[in-house]
Amino acid sequence: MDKKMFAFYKTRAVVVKAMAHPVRLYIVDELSRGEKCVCELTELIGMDMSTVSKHLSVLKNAGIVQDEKRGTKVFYILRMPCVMNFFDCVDNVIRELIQEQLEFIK
Amino acid sequence: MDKKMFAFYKTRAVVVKAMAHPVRLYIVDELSRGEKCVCELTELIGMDMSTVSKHLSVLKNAGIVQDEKRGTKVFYILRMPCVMNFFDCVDNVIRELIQEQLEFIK
DNA sequence: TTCTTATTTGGTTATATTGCCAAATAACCA
DNA sequence: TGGTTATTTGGCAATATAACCAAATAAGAA
Repeated sequence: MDKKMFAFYKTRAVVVKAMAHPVRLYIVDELSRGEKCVCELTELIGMDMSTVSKHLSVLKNAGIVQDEKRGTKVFYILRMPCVMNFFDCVDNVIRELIQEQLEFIK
Repeated sequence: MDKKMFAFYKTRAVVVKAMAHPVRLYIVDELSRGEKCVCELTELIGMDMSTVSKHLSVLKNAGIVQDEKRGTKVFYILRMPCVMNFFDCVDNVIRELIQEQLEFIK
């Protein structure tokens, strides 16, 4: 794998990594149902607002969400709804894993 | 977000995290073109075999690939080809990001 | 301007990840 | 059996991530 190729996969990894956290996956899921401000998400998640804000900036830097300031509030919007299709695949992976573990116990 | 919900997103995160690394993304891409043994992947990647082996075990534990021992070699097979569809989406995210950065420079 | 609300940023600590080396394991061959 | 090849495992050091708190910033209201 040469430098250029590694750089290419590294760029892809930035986007994938941005979603590789339970809180950020929850945020993406929540935003797929419509925009939400940081305060609403903080309430839903039940963590420090600074923590939620940092998770949002990871998603924003990866191009997955965008923000929009209105008054004192900042609303976040899912910019790339195509990521949602991926979750069906992820859930299939999980189902197969559980199936396999069941076979193993038998 | 209650305990159960967090556990659900944590499970999803295990699968996403398994792909959140340039080398593992490369492996998935490579395996989508057919099975390969650890030795072949090590040659292609140009890293220590133990490193490649560990990356493969992350993908295996997440249910994304499976392994098959034949003689002294271990072949890895992409078990969940649906993850490939996701890359089209990731590449779209990247394209939009670059577009945005271009606008910003202008 | 001062107060309040919403959000981000900086700093710190705890934990997780990554990559290498060396050693252990496993299967085949002579 | 002993040797060779392929792979995995354990351990270590370097780096990255995540969560909290406190402080800074930004916009609107009094």
